[in-house]
Amino acid sequence: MADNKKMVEAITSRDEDFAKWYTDIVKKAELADYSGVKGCMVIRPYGYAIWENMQADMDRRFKETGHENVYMPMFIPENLLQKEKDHVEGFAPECAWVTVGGSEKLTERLAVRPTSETLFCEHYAKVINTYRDLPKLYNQWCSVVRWEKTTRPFLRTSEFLWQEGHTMHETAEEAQEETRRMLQVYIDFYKETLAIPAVFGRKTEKEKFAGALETYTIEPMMHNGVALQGGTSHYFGDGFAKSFDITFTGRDNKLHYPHQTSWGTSTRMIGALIMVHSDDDGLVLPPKIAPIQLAIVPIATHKEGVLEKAEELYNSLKNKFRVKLDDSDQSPGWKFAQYEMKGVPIRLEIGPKDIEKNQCVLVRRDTREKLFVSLDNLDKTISDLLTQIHSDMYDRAYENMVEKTHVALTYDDFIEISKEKPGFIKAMWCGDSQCEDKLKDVTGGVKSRCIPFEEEHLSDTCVCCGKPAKHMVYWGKQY
RNA sequence: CGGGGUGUAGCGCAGAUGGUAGCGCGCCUGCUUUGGGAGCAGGAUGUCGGGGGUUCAAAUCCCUUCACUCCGACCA
Repeated sequence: MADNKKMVEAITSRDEDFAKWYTDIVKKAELADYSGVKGCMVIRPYGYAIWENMQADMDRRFKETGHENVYMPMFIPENLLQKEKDHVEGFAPECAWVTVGGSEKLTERLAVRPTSETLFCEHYAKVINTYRDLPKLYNQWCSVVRWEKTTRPFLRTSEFLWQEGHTMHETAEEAQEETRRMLQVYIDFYKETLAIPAVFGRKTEKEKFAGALETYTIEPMMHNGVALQGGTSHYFGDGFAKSFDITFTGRDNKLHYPHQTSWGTSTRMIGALIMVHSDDDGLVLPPKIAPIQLAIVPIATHKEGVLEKAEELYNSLKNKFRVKLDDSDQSPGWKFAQYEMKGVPIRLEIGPKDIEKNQCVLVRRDTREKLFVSLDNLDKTISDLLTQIHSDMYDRAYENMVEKTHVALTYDDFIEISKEKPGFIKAMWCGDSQCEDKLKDVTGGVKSRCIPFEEEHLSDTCVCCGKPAKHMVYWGKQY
């Protein structure tokens, strides 16, 4: 193995200090930087390119399921935000308010949107009149602001980029179906694009979104066993519709309230990418969203023919993959380290010895495996390798999740596992939020993650109170 | 919001009992190098976070303020 001393110095070891390791990756891979605005970050070109790739992939999935993009204002008048009681209680504490415009004090203060349910509702009240106007399937890409007390790059910042889908349906069934459909879109996206496995299911009453009847969630596990709420999909029933007086004339010629959903994911997913896949040498990116999928490093560029060959390879591959040819005068070793730090899935080395043999060297970022391959059919070789890398990354993350998922049958089990084994705990639950509170208190933060769609029957009684169990729940600490 | 930590060159840091700012990396120039963060020679870069005070003299002492960060609590 190579001498990695410098890199070990540069990045804190993951096992030594996970939090510091995380911020080191963010900085060294040039994903983001701190800004002069409290709690806000600068997303740098490399980080933003990852987000753009995520956006493109998700946006395609949204369009395929019939959704349209719109844009709503970033300001919400106070009276609008207050129309739905639970909603305002949930969000008012972390709102940023605009009270002055230019030099004039506003007569009504404006919240900078923490989420846009209320704005969508105001608009829907105007444009929905008949069942023929339904469903309305809107999505918005924007940023939102939540005045957080503690912030961390990508995981929790005062302003963050996200998408929020807001839909209206004729019937409760349709809306519930939409809620589940969009959760599935997220699950597929995590698996097929980010190579991240997750548990998913329904949130308990206590963990639901403010104003929702049901909240569904996808909960990937980070490498250290801590969960990250990776995306949520909410079913609102007709609660907001009633508060905002959204009605339509139905097929029965009577007035009805439409049924509503919303669903969202954010730049937090970039945090998940880091914490699920990356290692002590830097970022490891799944090929589908890597801004650079293949970095070509020519060796001994002063030797005749090397640079020409590298350019030839670049030109033959650039239309099939996101390729970077690095012909800068940095040393090869520097370039190797650089692209590893940035998580580029494959490095291609081409030097005089290779050219003689009509071959090149491919090095996998995820396993560091070195492959000597023929230049014939190189695009096929690379394409297959990228597919393999994705699938291996998923498998490793899946194994980590399985390894760090434990079953607790008794209260003592639960406490012991939560103290000694990081990860998810599967345990039965009576349905009472008091048990959730108690478990969280005694374990120092283990909360219910979700009730999976496919529950296992582990035992008959609640792991906390011993009363008859209603559900199997995944539990764990979260970011 | 509670408890800790840190602000000095682009980054990481050193600067005792006050004396007018330095190291490593990076950056620029040139030559030599090139299969795991290259070598030599030369060069540029600072309102010492801000404000106030003590002093002949403050990066250093005092007061005050701001920011960032880590660990909790709260939330996506």
